[in-house]
Amino acid sequence: MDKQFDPQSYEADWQRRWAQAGHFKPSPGNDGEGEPAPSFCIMIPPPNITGKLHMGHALQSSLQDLLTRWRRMRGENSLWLPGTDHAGIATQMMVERQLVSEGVSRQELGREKFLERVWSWKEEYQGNIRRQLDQLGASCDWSRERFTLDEELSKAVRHAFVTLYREGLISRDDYMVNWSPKLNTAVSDLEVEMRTVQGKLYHLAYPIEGSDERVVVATTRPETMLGDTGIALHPEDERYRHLLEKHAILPLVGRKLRFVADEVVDLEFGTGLVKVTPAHDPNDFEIGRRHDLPQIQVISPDGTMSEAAGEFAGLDRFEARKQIVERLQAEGYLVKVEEHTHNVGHCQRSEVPIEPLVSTQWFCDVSTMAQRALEAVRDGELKLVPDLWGKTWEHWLANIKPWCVSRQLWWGHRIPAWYNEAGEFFVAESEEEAQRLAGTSQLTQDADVLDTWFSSGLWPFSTLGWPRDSADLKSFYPTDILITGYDILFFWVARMTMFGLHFTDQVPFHTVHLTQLIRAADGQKMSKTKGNVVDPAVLVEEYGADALRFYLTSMDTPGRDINLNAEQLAGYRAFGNKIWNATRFVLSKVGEATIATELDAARLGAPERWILSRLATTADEVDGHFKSFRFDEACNRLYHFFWHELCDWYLELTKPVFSGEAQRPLVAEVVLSVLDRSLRLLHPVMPFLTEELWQRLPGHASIHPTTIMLAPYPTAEAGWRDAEVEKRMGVVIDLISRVRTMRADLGITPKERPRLFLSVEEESLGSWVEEQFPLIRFLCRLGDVESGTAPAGASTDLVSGVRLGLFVPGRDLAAEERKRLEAEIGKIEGEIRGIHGRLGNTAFVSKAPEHVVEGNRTRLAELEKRRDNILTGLEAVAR
RNA sequence: GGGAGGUUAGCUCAGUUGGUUAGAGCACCUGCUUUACACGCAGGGGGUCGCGGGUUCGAAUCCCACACCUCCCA
Repeated sequence: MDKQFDPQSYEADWQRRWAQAGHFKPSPGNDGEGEPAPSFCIMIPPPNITGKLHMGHALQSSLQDLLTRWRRMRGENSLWLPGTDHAGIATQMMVERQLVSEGVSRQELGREKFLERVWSWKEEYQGNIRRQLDQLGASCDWSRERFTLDEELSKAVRHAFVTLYREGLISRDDYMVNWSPKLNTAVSDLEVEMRTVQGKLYHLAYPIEGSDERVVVATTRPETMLGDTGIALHPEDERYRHLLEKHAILPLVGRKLRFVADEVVDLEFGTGLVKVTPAHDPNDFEIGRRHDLPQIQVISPDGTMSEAAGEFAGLDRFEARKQIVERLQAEGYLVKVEEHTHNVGHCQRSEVPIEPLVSTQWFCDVSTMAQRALEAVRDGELKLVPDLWGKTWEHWLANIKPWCVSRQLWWGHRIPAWYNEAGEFFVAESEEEAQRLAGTSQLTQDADVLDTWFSSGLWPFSTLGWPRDSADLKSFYPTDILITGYDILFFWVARMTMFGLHFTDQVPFHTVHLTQLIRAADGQKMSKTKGNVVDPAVLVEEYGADALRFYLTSMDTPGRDINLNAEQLAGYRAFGNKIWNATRFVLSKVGEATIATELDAARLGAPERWILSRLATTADEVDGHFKSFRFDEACNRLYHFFWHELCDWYLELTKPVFSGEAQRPLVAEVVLSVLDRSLRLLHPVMPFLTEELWQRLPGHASIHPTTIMLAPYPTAEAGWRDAEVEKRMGVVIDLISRVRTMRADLGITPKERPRLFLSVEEESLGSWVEEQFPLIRFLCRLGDVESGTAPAGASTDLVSGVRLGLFVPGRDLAAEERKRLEAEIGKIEGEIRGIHGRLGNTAFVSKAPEHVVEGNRTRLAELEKRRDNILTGLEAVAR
């Protein structure tokens, strides 16, 4: 074995071999004996087909793989189903951009040709996601890979749409939608991003018909005034009540405007009067509906002024604003202009300001489903982890509005509605069915497609064959756990939950683990425009997939975004190297020994019993952390166990045995067995390295014939936990540490071999410590360890009830250490005063729990003893 | 305007129901060719737990107010 590990030399190789051996596929469910294994299923949050995995995906994939591998090793029939999303707007934009560079528009190309282009684009990029997941070691079952536009999934989409339509939950309506003039499509509320904009508030004067009076209204969008059809006031506003009888005259246009009283008007804002443009503002739309005001659309879907804008027709909406303001000013209607900071909805994808427009769209009434989704979380049927997301969930679902599901795009699931020549429509799962319903074959399908999230909402069951009653659906649905970023809680998680409950009557998963965002090192959000995006593939090349996985997993703490930190990442690569070298050491020492499938702790020496006890404890704790989604804690535990318990202590404790300086039974078997189980414990986090090393352990085939992937996940073995041996080894460890500190403080070089004198008050412990003398001698690099009191000149201390004296002939160590010991006494006395204070306080003694008071007493006794011991030593020096 | 989260060592972060001396990794300092590993070993220094109140025998932890940062919703 090489002195340093090289992840690149084996990672890709293992991924290929595992896949070829079919280890990623769930088994049919049982091995012919007994009950079929319970099944476990995770659906991948499908990435955009033409996209690349980002750091967030790397984190989520690491966790999904961790859980899948863990459950698989526990013997469960585990499926992690991979796939991709057609991502309507994003993909269409990409292809359109490419067309632009060729000087063609999508309209020029035509729908059919354009879609061919998108499909070939898809074919080209198709493999990216898989390659990246492979690189990370993802154990997805690629034989079940799905794409949202697959025929089977498209059928599911049509079925869902038609079902909802027939239930009266989907309808075609004229309604105000968020329109993106850049993309030329409606977008949902969620796709609108509010941005704070430094704008202006224009105060406009509207004359009152048949009087000299003028009223002043304020607007941030003067260009919409051309479409005003009313003026609203608050019903209780005494200032304007008299106007309700009258009409205002719209400047520049001359239209008569009705005054209406409506409660939504804010008495405090501006003049308390609001111009009403029902065709261009969501609030005005509602006011207009309530008071039956006409809608006049003065801005076209492409963002230019419409014919209704008269002389301004054809101008861009922002140019029109300029000219209209100029005209208003020239004609004396502009009262004042104020600087005004306000929030403007922007199209998330194209970043242009949203234009609220009234248009004919398909809407889905989700109110009932939302209520069910809300209750599912309330009564724990669906668990959000961390649970702080419950409130956000509640708030959003309680205030949900109809979902606009149609998009004026070409790439996506075409809406399954067909129109006859009279313009009547027929919703059906196929054109044939529509023809039957319509009684004619002269039908045209709706030109629009569905919102991408409509198909994503069906993902947990459409991928398993729904609406067919498939075997996979029976085995794996509802799925177990969903792992995704909190940023798509509403876009996706809520919609899957709503659809899952509606169509399958079950939550699509019982737990959702929401991961935090991964940011750049300086805490900035990663974005292409900032150019600070880190590609996981680059990190894999530099640090190895296992180190990246371990790092990301250990950073998955609740409620905090992750700032990418390369130094920590390097630390986990070092951990990989540590594991590699520990294995190298073990393999070089164990001779003919093999992994023991069973070990009787009673027959073993203290260090062996100790490490087995620590291993059992670790297995137990890791299990607990995995179950509670504290993957960070699991990682910390594994890291600490392997490095600081196994390597720093146990492996060192085997050295005197391997070099013949000490004798204990079965050390080689134990060290191999501990390493075997450690690698298995680590496997879900570091699959490649653990497999690579485990394969080299003699006797591994007795655990599993082919792969660590399918070897049982270690659990705390009965009889290995041993509190007494942990306590006693703890004394030895404290002792060794203390002696090492003394050596360092006194500047005793590693070559020097001082003598150590130990005396233990407690008799049973005394003989036990005595048995460990060879170990103490070895690990402290001592000349000799003896029972008894050290000669004068020794540096002394008291550790865990053991009096120790370090002695070098000819040196007065006690004197040399005087200063440090005096400082030590100062510290000890400070603490003693603190405890005295507590114990002297009757309130503390009477109110604090017994074990806390007792703890203080024990601690006090220890400290006083230690202090007295040091004082005695100092006095000896003084004499 | 409403809501959520954050603020702990130089950096990145843990800290479970309030309880002895607040932890880890990295960085830093000292020593080390101790034959698995310098991606290492041994030892060490370093924190008024954002600020101010309160509850309590006892607060990083619970309550109130404030400050700053991030995000979500309107």
